[in-house]
Parts: sequence; structure tokens; C-alpha cells
Amino acid sequence: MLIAVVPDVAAGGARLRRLDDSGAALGPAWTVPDLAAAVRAIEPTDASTVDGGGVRWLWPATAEVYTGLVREGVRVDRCHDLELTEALLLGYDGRWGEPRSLAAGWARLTGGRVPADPPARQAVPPGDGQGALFEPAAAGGAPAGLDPLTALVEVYADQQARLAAAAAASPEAARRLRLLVAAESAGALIAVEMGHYGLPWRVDVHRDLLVELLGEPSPVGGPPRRLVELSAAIAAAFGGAPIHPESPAEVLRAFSRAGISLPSTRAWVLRGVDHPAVPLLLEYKELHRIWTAHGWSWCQQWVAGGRFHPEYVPGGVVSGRWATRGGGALQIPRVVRRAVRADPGWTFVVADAGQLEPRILAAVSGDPRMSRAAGEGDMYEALATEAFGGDRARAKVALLGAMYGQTGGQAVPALAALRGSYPVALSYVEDAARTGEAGGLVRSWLGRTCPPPSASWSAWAGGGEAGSGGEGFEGGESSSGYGGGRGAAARARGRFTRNFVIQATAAEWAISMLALLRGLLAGGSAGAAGPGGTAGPGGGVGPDGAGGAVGSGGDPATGVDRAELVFFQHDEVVVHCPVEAAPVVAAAVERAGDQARRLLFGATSVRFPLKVSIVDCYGDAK
DNA sequence: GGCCATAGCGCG
DNA sequence: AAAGCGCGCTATGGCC
Repeated sequence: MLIAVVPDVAAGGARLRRLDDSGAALGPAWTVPDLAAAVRAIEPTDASTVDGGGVRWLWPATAEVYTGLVREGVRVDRCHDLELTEALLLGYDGRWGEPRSLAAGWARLTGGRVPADPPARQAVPPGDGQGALFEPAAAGGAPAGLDPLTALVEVYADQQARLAAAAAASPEAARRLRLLVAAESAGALIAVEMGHYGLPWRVDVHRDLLVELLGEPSPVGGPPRRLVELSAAIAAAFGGAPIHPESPAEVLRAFSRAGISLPSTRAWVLRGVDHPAVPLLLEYKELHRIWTAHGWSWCQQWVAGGRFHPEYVPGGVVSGRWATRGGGALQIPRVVRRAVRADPGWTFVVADAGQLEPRILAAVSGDPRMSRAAGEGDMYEALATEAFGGDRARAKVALLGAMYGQTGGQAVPALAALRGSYPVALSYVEDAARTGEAGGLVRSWLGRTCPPPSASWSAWAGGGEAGSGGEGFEGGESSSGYGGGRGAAARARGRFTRNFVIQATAAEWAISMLALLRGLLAGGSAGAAGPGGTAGPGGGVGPDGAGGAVGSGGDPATGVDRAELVFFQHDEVVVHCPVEAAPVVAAAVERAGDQARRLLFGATSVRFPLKVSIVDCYGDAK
């Protein structure tokens, strides 16, 4: 059963209506003055009591509604995020990029003018704007006379109809698409909760670290001592004239005066240059980066109350990876992670899926030999033994080159070896690349569709519509002065689609794992009810009511139910939990990974082992 | 003053 | 000739 919810800003509460899974109303709408209280009364507190028939909350956008609920201490097990689903379905129909808001969906349904989505909000540092129960409505100016609850219900019903139509065409494709919708929605819940918890961050440790690396900060706001010293040393190495090492143009001129002509000041270029300024410049770049991107002002802006609060954006990347707004949460330099410390009596369970993308390639392609290799703990080693004369480094280069579309360097002969032993896997990525070069679309395993080439690309590459074919790309290549020619543009597109099928599927496995983990932890027993996971997917991942947490009657004394998912970075998750709960949490992570594998790929010999460490300091993980 | 493109580097 | 994929963020530098 679903309950549709729209915020009722005027009344300060919300309007709700019960629906069946198809979107048909099960009763009249009603209004509540306090949504948090209403949800608390409806949502089962112990998810383990839910046996497949739990409530799923339907709302326009999770961030809009759930943020306020979480702030009130309310959690829900499952939801259906209308906007994220709309974006997936539009993409599936080749209508990538059309507005996804409730108002837009309603307009498409009723023949009205489709409003553009509002521009993404600016990142909000912690402490600002924390009071409101609801985020500002994402709907791009709801048209007058629109009843949002009616629109929500109707658009949801339409989405279910579109999924049913997909099922008529291909039951398996629809099964996967439903799974994707469920996982995406579960991810949205997790993103809100994660942003709410924040990543435990010790400001004192961070400041000590900064002084250790950068020297004392300038009392007047300029660069810290170590950067000033390095600037002087770099100037001296170039003959004495003052220089701003952070200015590429100045550095290039300085090298030029020294008789060295460089294409750029990139670190890897500098490493090949024999000049006394080079090591100083490399050190300067590294430290300057930390100072500007994760220095004192970053700490001041983004850390509050001992927590770093980024805003996670599920589906913010075309491949389905999450993005973040504010604070650069997905780019925290490893050295800075030393400031991430567990609370007293608590610890971190850090888990990352090693070699995820090559394992995904094995699974989606179904290449039997590669799948067997991906059943091993070290897939590169297994490949090396089987096809690269034991040369692990070469096996790794070959595999990465295949997934990224590398065409030069040492990858070329290695790729040939890969093709000889794993032709099915190679065909998979090469088919995707060919489709992209021809202007076509590719999909992930669960059915996320890549964006089409830009209109200018299509005009440039062949003059045809996207997907209409790829003839004639090579013509006139040498006549172009831009970007290496039409062939180059087509190949770039091919590299994108080649990688998309892998990266997007990896994101699907990762978010499914995360959602299953959430369900296991919420169940309290972390899914300890039997080996191999006898229960269905928990945490709202399973489509059509197959969800519900696993396990029956955990031991609350372990504190597993107090565990918090506090960080997620593509293939890595950090759980903050009481020390005594860590072993159970660690086991739950492994289980979640395995359940995600079976949910996506069924019977496959591919494994997705998680490297789990239990540490008090994130910097100590791995 | 603000806007925008580019360079560069952090992460996966 | 030869460019491996996806991002966010900060700085510079040219522009109005």
C-alpha cells in the first residue's frame, strides 16, 4: 500500500491519500496538521514486523518532504520518489532531459504547458536555513488551480502504467526497471539521512593537521607559512623574480625563460622535467590544493557541531552516481580523512567494493571465463594467471583500457591479449562504443539510459538525428580545425557510452547494496536470520512489496539499530556505530553486497567482495 | 563589480 | 599526432 503525501504549506501540515500499488485511491484524501506525527503513527517502528505489505510513501521529491521528517526524528522504510522515477522513465523512452517535476509530469499528462525544472539550488552550509519543515517546493511554479495531491496520484498512476507497458514488451526489462526505481528511491531516503547525520569531523584534529602540513595560518588571511616559503624557494630556483606558483601562465613563462618549453603545468608533465623548481612546484600544488579546498575556511564553512554536512544528490551524475552540493564531499583528500574520527564509544565500519567496475563488466557481459576470474578475491591476479603470463599489472592496464576506451600506449598489445581470452566481455564494451559512435543510446543493466549526444554533436558528426545511424563520420576529418575532427568527436562519444554501461551498472549495484544494508541495520539484527539471506531484499529495494527488513527479533543490546550510514562515495560506504555493534555491522555489509549481487545478476559466478575495516579514524581505513 | 571559460587537481 | 571514463571545486584571466 502507498500513502501519497504533499506538503500543505499554508496549513503547515500535509495532505495524504491511501493508494494501491497501481495508484488507485483506497479512500478519501485527508489533511494532517503535523506530518511528522502522522508518519510516526503510521510507519511501523520495527520494520521486521513488516512482511512484504508495508507502507510505501509516495511524494514528489524526497529531499522536499523527508528532510523535515528526519529532522523531527522520523524514519520511513520505503518510498517512491516521483521526480527521480520520472527522470528514469523519460530517459528510458529516449526523452532524456525533459523536465521531471510533478508540475511537468502533470502538464504532460493533461496537455498543459510543461514548465522547465527550476535551477539547482545553491549548496546550503550547515546552520543556514535549518528551520523549515519542508524544503522549498521543487515544482517549477505550480500552475494555479493545480491540486498537487491529485497531480501526484495521477502522475504516479501514469508511471505505473508506463512500467506495465514496459513489462508487456519485456518482463525482464521491466523487472529491472522496477528494481532501479526502487533502488533510486531508497537511495534518496539514505541521502537525506546521511546529510542529516553528517560525517563525524574533529575540527581540532583538522586544524592540527593543517598546521602540520601548511605551517601556521597567516594572521592577515594570506597563504600559510609553508606556502610562502615554497613560493620564495620556487622564485629562487627560477633566478629570483617573484612568482605566483598557482598561476599556470606565470609558471610556463618562468620555464620558458629557463629555456624549457612545456605544453602545460600539469603535475605529470612537470614530473618529466629536470629542473630544481619542479619538486618544489609539485609540493606547492599539493599543499595549495589542501589550503584552498580543505583548509581553515572550508572547516569553518562546512563543519558544524562536530559533523561535516554535505548535501547528497542521488542521480546527480548521468551514470546514476550520486553527486554532492557543497563542501566537495566526494573529493576529500586522503590525508585530510585523518580528521574523521568516531565518537567516544563508537567506531567506523568502512567498506569498499574492490575492483567493482571490472567485476561489473564480467557480470553484464556474461563472459564465462572472465566471470570465473571475477569469482576470485583478486580478479586482476586471476586474469594475469590465465591470460597474461602472471603479469598482474598488465592485466589491470588491459582491463581498465577496455572499459575506458584507451587506444594508445601500453594498453594496445594488452588489449589484444584480453580480446583473445575474453572475447565476450570485449564485444560487450565494443558494441556499446560502436553504438555511441553512431549517435545511439545505451542502457545500464537495470535500464538507466545514457543521455543523447548534444544537438551540436549530431549536426557536427553526421547531420542526422541521434540514433539514426553513423555513416559518414570519417568524411572530412582532416579538414577540421576543431577537436581533432568528426572522427574524434564520434570516438569521444564512443568512449562515453562504452564506459557508461559499466559505470552506471556499478552505481546500481552500489546503491542496491547500500539500500539493502540500510534495511538490515534497521531490522536490528542486521539480517542474522539464517545463512545466505533467506529473506527478500530489505530496505525498500525490492519492487512491489517484496521488501521489508530481514531477520526476526534482533538483539538491541548490540546497538546495531543505532548504526548510522554517514558517508558514501561511489563504491565505498562508512557506517558510524557503537563499538560493540561493529562486528555485526561488518557482517551485514558483506551480506548486503551478496544480496545486491543476486538481486541484479541472479546466478553468476562473479563476486563483489567488500574490503571491510573497523577503525576509529577514517584515515586508517584500507 | 559580475560572468564565463579554462586549467588544474582532488576523488571514484 | 593522439586525446581512458565520470564528477566538484578553486584559481586565473579575459570579458563586459
